[in-house]
Amino acid sequence: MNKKENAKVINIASIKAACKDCNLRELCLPLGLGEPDLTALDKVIRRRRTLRKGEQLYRLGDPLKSLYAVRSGTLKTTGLMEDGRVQVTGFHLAGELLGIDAINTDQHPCSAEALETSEVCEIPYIALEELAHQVPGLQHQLFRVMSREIVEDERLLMMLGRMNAEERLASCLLSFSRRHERLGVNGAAFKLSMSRQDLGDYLGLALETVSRLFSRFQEEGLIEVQGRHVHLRDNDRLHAIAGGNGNSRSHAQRN
Amino acid sequence: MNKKENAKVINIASIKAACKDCNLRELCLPLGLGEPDLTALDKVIRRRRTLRKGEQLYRLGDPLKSLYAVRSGTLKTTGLMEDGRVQVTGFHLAGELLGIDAINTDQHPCSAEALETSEVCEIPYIALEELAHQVPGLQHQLFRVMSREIVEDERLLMMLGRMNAEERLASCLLSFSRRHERLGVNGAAFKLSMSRQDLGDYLGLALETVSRLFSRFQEEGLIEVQGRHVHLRDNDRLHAIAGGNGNSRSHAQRN
DNA sequence: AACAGGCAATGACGTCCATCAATCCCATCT
DNA sequence: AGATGGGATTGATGGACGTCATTGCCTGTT
Repeated sequence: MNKKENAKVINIASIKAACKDCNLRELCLPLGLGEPDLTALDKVIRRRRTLRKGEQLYRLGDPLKSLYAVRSGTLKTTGLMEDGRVQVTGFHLAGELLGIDAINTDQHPCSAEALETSEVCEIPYIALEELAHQVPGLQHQLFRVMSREIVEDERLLMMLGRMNAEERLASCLLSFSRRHERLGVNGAAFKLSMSRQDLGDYLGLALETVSRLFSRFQEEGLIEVQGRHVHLRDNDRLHAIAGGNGNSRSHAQRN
Repeated sequence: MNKKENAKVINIASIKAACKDCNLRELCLPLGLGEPDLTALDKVIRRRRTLRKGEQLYRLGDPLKSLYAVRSGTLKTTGLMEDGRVQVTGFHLAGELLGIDAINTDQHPCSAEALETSEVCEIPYIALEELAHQVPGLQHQLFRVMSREIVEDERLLMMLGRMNAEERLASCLLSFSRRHERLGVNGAAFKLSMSRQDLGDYLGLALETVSRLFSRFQEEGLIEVQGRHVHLRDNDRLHAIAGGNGNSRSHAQRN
């Protein structure tokens, strides 16, 4: 398709779209809000911003100005060690909120980068907090979203601390599948927007290990892989592996 | 000192103590609140609860009723895999808030257990949310505290995903040190309230590895250990190790 | 077409840490 | 004091995964 025209169409659409006619309404901050509150929220949301692949939304150390809701595309957030080691702390799909970890110190403790062309809604934080004060439903939803972020991080903690490589990848693939379904897309077949390196940095593995695992999963009939295209073939077995009932020896020896 | 009398004194003190004369005022939810708001918060906080070592504050799957502020002692929160593997998601000292990960689904996704005799303030969640709506300062502080929890989890993610064993322990010890200082206690020497197993479950290591590391750190003059008593002897080198500049070969090979 | 360059797949090898197992220490109770 | 039991230490061994290196694939550019 023609790129220039396509870009123009997206722009026009994005300028007009407001929370109240956004298809992500039920997955994002507006959840549970009524008509008048939605209008108020729309007034607070400053603008849509489009990021190209590789572009950064904010950088580690940047002062907190806004939170961002992902409207389309995917972003990753990455923490950095002094010596350059990277930990991806999350992949963020449409409907998810970015930047809440900056509220604590008014500084972003990690960077956010688009993995593909992505759109985000910018929500100035001061205004959001102010509005949350006036709209209890919004306050409630904000608490929930922040809590969800914590739960998500805890799931990842479990993966990194207590799962082996194959359990981590199985778990990760199933998570992607679930989230795609939540967005109304087919959860069994999807395209990964991140590189093997990114996946490794997320799962605490070397990219080679991730690559080998993809191959092995394919050999074992769990999935089909073709570069970044993944097709889940045996959800039951994937679940068994992710839950710790893979064919490898059990780790549980606590009486 | 006489244990019985001491216990009695603490009890009497704790019954009377309210947020407005709590010495943790500046570390906990009341931060930034004025006199009248503090009184309102005190009305919401239902009661003090004392937990003995090993007692559980809530269990995985319990419905969310209250959040808890640690007043004294230490608790751990643990996630559980189906096959019994444990991940400690945090150690919680005085002034820290527990249970916010339950807001998302109104169910606790992990269990909380006292590592020593501990006191917590119970804060019914519904009432807290209601009050936060009326008191902007409280709402603000709640957002901050939740955000801090996320940052804390992200730090741990970095540890589990990208640090080796010695870096994890050094980092962990320094974190304890910092938090003790925040409480006005000497940060260089403290008593661990958790077992080696707990530390291992937190750091994603086997308890034997933790034990060996303690011994090695001692040999190298970084710390002194005597069971659960730890004395930090060389903060600079500990920092160097925790930051990834230990004597082990550098991990950074990203150009 | 041919080329370049980034990403992915695969192999060989080494190492860090888990596992298994045997003491050892220490606090508590009788 | 002696007994008891949970925690901690220490050693030996093996395996999972990181590291290094090569080759292959795919996309976009000239």
